[in-house]
Amino acid sequence: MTDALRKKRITAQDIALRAGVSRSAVSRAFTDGAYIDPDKRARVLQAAHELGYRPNALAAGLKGARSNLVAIFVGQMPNEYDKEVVAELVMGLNSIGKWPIVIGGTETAAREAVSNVLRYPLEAMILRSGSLDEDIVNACGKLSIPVISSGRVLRVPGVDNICCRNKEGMALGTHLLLDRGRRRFGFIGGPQSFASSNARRAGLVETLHSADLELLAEETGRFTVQSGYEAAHRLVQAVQIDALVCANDAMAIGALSALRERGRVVPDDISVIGFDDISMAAWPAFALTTLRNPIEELVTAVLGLLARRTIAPDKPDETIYLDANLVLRNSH
Amino acid sequence: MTDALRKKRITAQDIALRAGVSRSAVSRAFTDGAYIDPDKRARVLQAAHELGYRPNALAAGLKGARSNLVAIFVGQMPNEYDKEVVAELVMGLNSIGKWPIVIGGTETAAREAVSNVLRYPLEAMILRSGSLDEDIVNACGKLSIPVISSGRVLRVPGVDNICCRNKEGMALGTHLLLDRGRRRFGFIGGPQSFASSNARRAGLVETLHSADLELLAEETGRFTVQSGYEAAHRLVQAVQIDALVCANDAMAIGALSALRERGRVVPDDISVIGFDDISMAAWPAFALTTLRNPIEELVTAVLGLLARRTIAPDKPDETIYLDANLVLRNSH
DNA sequence: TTGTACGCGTTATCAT
DNA sequence: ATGATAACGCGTACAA
Repeated sequence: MTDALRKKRITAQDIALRAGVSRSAVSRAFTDGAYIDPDKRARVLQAAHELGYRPNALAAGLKGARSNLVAIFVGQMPNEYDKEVVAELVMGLNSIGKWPIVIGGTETAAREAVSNVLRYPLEAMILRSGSLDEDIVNACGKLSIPVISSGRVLRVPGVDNICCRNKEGMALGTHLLLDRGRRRFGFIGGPQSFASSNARRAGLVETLHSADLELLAEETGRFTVQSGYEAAHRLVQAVQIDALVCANDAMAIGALSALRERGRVVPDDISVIGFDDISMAAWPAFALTTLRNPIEELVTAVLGLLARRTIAPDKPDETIYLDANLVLRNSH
Repeated sequence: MTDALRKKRITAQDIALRAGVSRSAVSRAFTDGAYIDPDKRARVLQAAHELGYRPNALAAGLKGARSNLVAIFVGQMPNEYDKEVVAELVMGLNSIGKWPIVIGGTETAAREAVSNVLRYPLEAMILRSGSLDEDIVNACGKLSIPVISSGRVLRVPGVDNICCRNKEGMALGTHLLLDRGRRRFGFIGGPQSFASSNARRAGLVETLHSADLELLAEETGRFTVQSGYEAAHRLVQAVQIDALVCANDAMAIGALSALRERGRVVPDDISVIGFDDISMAAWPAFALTTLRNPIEELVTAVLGLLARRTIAPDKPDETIYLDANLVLRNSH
């Protein structure tokens, strides 16, 4: 009924008719390196152009060709860094002719979404998420869909990983503050369940220990600006510190506002550093010194893994580690 | 060769074998309301679960079912607002079982990407962009793919539009500043080619005229924080103003920093308003008074248009206008 | 170089 | 309620 109304898509058959050739010829006209008379190919392409025809990728995919479909699972895209990562991933995948299907949303909604998107013969599932990872990996495993996890290392056979050297990065930042003469450190972390936050904290604490120092105070936020703002207020109220290390930039940005409200001058009275180097960290209002969680390298790594996994579906898992570099601005 | 290595996906045939039923029965087990013995359905679903089978959406799509694939074209996702819109669109589409294929990138890359993605039988193309719109609309028209343009009204037959009442919104903001006693207005706009910037400027200028006032100075930015920062520096240097109206929040945020550097106190000395209400506008560092360019309503409208267009592919075009509401914070 | 014929995995139709 | 069979649109092996 509705299908009767919907205009049917132009098919190769229509073009064949129009151009006065066989249907195979139409297919060949669209296949690079196929044996076909150049004139005939031109006629076909002309007809195709007039009717607005393009080969139906679904039908082609059925036969066994690449589907070129890749899913990106991002949970709720809660923080700015994830949004930036997704944007770059999308553009990177586009540039190599892959089509990213983006999936986000709340836990329950996303669970069903993932289950349903697996009806498509995906070439890969790119994970940028948290709690649902296990279920997704299992389901993808059964369907032989390669999984690439970014930002969190999943020790599952067949899963490739890309991860930032969080601990080493934060150690770098801590050394910077120590060199500058800071001795009284506070930390604002993310939820305990996030491995990245724990690793960053470890980088801080271990570096402090090696300098015979202890962390004087810490608070937990939710990786958001608001939570960093609140945590910083609580933290500064409790203890006198001269260095505030945050598990990500968003919380550091919130902390900057809290410190300002309390009359603490950054960087004269107190140093603040974050992690990620989101675009807002460079805004004039913040000029946040931070550790760059390199998005371009992340995307390059994902594309590389995708390519290698495509060539050799049964290749051993890889885990790629990315260096976090110090970005010096005006908050340290 | 590589195809030989790739494990084949489980098919309905495999499940039929395993469950000892016909292939048709497998299909029916996955079709709501199909005539099938409940026990048999249970057996089939059990077998499917064990083998990790799900119906292949490509094959189903071939037969004429909905593809559930929707493309979102976003250009380069340059500003924060667009990123937020895309994130919400993605989640909205997910929630109704649609799969958004996101396309971004530079002009030339995107042109080819769009052309290629049209090989898929898309249910709709959602535009969030600028310059390529015409080409895309033409190509989609030939393929009978509905186009929904958001943020920019395309007067093309068959294209549905959703647009914010930019002029009226900015008039609202201008009235607020007039009521507060501001009389010396400056404006930072976006590139001339953006209709939204022009409409917002018109809302400002016309409201000023109705109060027998003129715009004292204006500068052009690129909708970015940095460009707003620079524009504000230039503008404030040139003319003494007590109200700075910006075509979007990002530029307003940049302007806030410039004003601070010049010792102008917001909102005591000078008022600043933006447009969009991006999430950063609410950050404690800015507390920007602005006009909300309503994303939730935008998404709802897109989903509604999509649904109506699906039911009636030949329905008349619609153009939906969304109100921009004033969000009062501390910069006015 | 060309056309014919087959298969991809599914759903819809048709008898049964 | 069920199973066989015919599409769906494409790429390609094969025969010409």
